[in-house]
Amino acid sequence: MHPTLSIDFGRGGVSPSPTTQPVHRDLKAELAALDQFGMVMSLKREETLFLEGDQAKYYFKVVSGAVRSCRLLPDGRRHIGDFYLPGDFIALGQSGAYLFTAEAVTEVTLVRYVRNRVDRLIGERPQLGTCLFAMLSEDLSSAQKQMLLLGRKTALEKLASFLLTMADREGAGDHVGLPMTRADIADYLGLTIETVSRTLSQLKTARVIALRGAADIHILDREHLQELAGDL
Amino acid sequence: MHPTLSIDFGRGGVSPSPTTQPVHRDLKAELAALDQFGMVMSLKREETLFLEGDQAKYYFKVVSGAVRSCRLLPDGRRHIGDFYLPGDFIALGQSGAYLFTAEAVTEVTLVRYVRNRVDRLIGERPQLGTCLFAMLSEDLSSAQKQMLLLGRKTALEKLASFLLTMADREGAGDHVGLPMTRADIADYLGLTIETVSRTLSQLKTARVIALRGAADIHILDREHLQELAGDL
DNA sequence: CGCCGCATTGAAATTAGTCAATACTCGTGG
DNA sequence: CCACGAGTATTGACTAATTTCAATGCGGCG
Repeated sequence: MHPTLSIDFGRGGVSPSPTTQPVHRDLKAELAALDQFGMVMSLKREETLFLEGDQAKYYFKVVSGAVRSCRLLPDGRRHIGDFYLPGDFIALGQSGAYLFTAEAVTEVTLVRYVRNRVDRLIGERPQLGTCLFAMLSEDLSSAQKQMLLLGRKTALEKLASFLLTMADREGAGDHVGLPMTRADIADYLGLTIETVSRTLSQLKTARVIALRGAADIHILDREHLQELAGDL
Repeated sequence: MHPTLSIDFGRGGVSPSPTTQPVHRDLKAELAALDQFGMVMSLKREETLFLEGDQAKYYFKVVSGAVRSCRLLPDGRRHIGDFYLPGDFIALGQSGAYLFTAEAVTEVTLVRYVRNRVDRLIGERPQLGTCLFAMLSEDLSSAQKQMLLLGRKTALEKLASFLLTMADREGAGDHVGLPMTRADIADYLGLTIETVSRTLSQLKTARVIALRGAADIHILDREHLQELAGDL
């Protein structure tokens, strides 16, 4: 049942993204200790990993593909809390019931860890606890950045920030290969599909980005994009 | 220097608020262990507790009064991440530099803990680490709720949610004594002062709430308010 | 009693949303 | 290999919610 292969951490081990999650580099060894409990699994596009309210038995780590977390309002309005890319952990710190639904954005491979076992392991290796604590802090930090974005930024600023963040997380320089649809982006940024589309067109017209197909974006003028994003 | 008085936890020991922070009840004993490091301090209205980017040497706990956390965009737009009321901890999980500025909303009394010492104590008492981890999880959970609010709720839904949350946190039944100004509320909910004011007037006209002075609100029809808030 | 700051209310402007039509893309099958 | 079709994305015209700008009102404190 346990995978014999060693799962690599830190977004594939290639091109570090120092600004976003330094934790992954520094505490790689601690996280590796988790591997003994990891079980590899995969999901097809749009499949559900878990539902809000489910008993939170597992943590997950994304190996390849992308996952989204979402919450719904009674009338169907949806909000996406985050996208999880290779190297990211899902559902850290959720004891009891999961706080959101997690779904596969693309075909995705994950490692699944039994929460109980991880918690027990922390007892033996306090460093691991520190590491998870640090990752949870990162999550909180990015949630705070996202609140600023949602509460106070314009559509243009939201898209500019989003593209820069995605480029950074993918670690592929000025190329952004968006795994998610416009609807996903809209629900992540608190906009509509149409506004996302219009705003991207606007950035294209201004020659700040180039679109080679809806999911294949190149940042042409990063400086300008950063200016538009608004936050230092 | 150390206070000999025992600082009480859990929002003054009176009227628990079971929905918001169950942690405070369950792990009171663990938190009490922190007291030996606590130093009492106080701030006057509008004074700064710490600035975004400052070296994060301390954690804080609010004893009385209220604190807000905020972030600014270069052009001055402000977002308030959270309000901290008696019993709440500030800056948990912020290692290195503080991620936001913290300011006194009212005259406020706090207990200040040196981070290093707390971290060392966690080494001896792993339960305390678990407790802080749980509190951090709570923070993340409420941040996620707030993102849904900011991204997908209307002004009316935002205010309804806000009033219910504040009533719950204050634990004073259907009375809400708002310590902050309309500007603070606006920056917390991603609205303008005017929209906050108009929306409260609207709730007053609909006899869902009563305003006895701008800061003194009574919930007259809680059920209706919950309906307006939108989330279960 | 009279400020001064904060809150409320009104009218106009603006951003983003809604509704609707058209265009693209990619995967499938002729 | 090309044509088709379904789902997705783009674009346009119009509408609605919230912001902005501008007065006016209220209340606590000196």
